[in-house]
Amino acid sequence: MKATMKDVAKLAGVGVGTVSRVINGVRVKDGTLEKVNRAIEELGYEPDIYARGMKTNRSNTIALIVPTIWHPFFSEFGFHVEKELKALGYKIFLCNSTGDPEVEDEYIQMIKQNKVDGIIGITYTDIDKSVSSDIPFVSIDRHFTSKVAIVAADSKQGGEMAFDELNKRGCQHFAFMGTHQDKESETKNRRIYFEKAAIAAGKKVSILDFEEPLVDFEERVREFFIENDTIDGLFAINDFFGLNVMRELEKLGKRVPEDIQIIGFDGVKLSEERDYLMTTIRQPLESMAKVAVEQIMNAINGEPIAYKTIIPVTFIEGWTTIN
Amino acid sequence: MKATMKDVAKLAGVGVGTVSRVINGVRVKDGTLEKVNRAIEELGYEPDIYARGMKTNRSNTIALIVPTIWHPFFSEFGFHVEKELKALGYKIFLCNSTGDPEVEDEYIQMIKQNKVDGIIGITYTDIDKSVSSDIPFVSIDRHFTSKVAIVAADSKQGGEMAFDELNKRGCQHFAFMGTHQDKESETKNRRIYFEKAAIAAGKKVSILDFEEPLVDFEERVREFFIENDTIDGLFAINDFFGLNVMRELEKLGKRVPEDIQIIGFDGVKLSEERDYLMTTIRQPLESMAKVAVEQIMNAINGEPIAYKTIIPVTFIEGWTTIN
DNA sequence: CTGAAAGCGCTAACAT
DNA sequence: ATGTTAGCGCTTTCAG
Repeated sequence: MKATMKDVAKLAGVGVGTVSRVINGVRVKDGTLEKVNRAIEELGYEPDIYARGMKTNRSNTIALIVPTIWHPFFSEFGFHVEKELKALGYKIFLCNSTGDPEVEDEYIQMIKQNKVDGIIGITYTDIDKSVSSDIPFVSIDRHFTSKVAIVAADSKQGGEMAFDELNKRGCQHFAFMGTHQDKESETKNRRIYFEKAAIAAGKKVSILDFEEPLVDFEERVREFFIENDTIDGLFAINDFFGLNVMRELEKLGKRVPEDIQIIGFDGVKLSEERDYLMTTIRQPLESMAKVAVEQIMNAINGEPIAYKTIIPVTFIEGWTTIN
Repeated sequence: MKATMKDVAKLAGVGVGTVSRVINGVRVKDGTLEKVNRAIEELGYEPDIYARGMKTNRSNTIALIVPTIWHPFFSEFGFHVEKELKALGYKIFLCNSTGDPEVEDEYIQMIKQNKVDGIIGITYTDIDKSVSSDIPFVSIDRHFTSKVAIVAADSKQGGEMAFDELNKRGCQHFAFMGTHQDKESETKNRRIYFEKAAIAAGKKVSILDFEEPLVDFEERVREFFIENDTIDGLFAINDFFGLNVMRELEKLGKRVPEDIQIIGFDGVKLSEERDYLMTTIRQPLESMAKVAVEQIMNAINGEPIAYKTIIPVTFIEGWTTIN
């Protein structure tokens, strides 16, 4: 039978209140402390988090909502979030929303029932409608109208940087390729500021921006490159997209980076110790995770939160650019 | 203020017991059911899982322990486990052990305190010592002396398959490269049965098996290939290891697959919709997740469990072999 | 500084 | 079939 607080109290010859104090680090007389600790040790007592949660209405749990943990971008982010949270004694309840609003709703329900203290979420559905505004929410990359905190990588800087680096490497005809959603997210700025920078520099820039979900990807990419045969500098909305485009380029007989240089976005890696997949603008996932955790803690503790935190990106040189 | 069961009972004009029955799907009179449901609706009542857990001593939570979710193998596995568990109404508490026994111990403590109903773990430390045998545990790949269930991919079949496929493609001098731990895990069989098959076929086979952690990787790999210049068929203990070896091979001026064909193990993908990285023996992660969840459920419900489940692997043809 | 006692919201056993 | 009631193990007043 598992030992309870009462058992400890009896063995130590003190009241349960005192045991509770010891567990929670409230000062008690040294002698008492020792007696209690000895009893705890002897009985192998472990506090019951559920009983505590019932009193305190806290769970020390944060829900992490991602479309799918089976994607290096999210799994790296999850890894960092988990690390930060663990250091603070928080547990993480993992939710793969699959981007499906229904699934998200189910999670929201679970979250409410489980006294989850806060949510860190990467989601592009109208989740804010379902999550009652009383549970702290930190959103990654996506803007919400309500007052949820957002943390994102600096897409403006990233877009400009992509242009600069390509330009610096002698490209003349620029292209942006990607997808977009109609939700207001930071992601959009990748294209916008890349394009702006190119125009400001008086360079030719062509755009192929897909609606989601993608249809006729291969065909449209081919057409695009045939129509714009002189493209020699490509900025892809993310690394995976860039990789997919490269596959088509290969079929078209174009060589990377000799004929066309490519910069991706995200800075995805297969795992901590492996290389980046291509030249890319890296999102500082570790910092983003840190800030997200910081903000969620602020919100939980009723401290003021930063409504929006934008974190600088970095340029990572890989094999898809020259030099 | 959040509505409680008492509120619902009062509004519906019934006793709390009845509300509890409705919540838990126990049959009540149709009229009563309707009254209660209406009250629940009206008050936006959500059951308090913590209060329930306190009575039932169950949390409907499974801990998933992996070295790091930031690795496509574990994140894919986690993805499938989460999916299965969610369908059963279970939550998942994610633990990145980083392979560090101390971290694992901390998690075990959290797990105990949080009434976690069971653990699914991929771990190579002596975790079984700390996890009191009363909490159901399903281990992936690793054997334990105690009676925890294990589920693993068929490494014997995989090893033999790797040989067969390489042999079929005309290789004459075979090699296995990898790492090993002294823990008793299925992984060992990858090498053992590959080697056996080669010997049985009267083929030359060379082995480079590193201790963990790896030291002098690059140097030793180079030496190995220089000493064994005729190797034309390589079986790598896993895909990442294979990729690393390939990098060295490139420096040595060997071409893959023209000079040397390579088969990996795991069948790691960057994400659901992307290709495998190389020719490989794929571990059926989805089935493994299914079985793991099945077994943990059996254990939780006191039903008999299969001590050991070995699941067949499949050969995936990629660009690192010919044909 | 510490003991006693009141509940947190729920389930389950017991009545009816 | 349903109302009533006794705790689950803890935190937190309230006294002392």
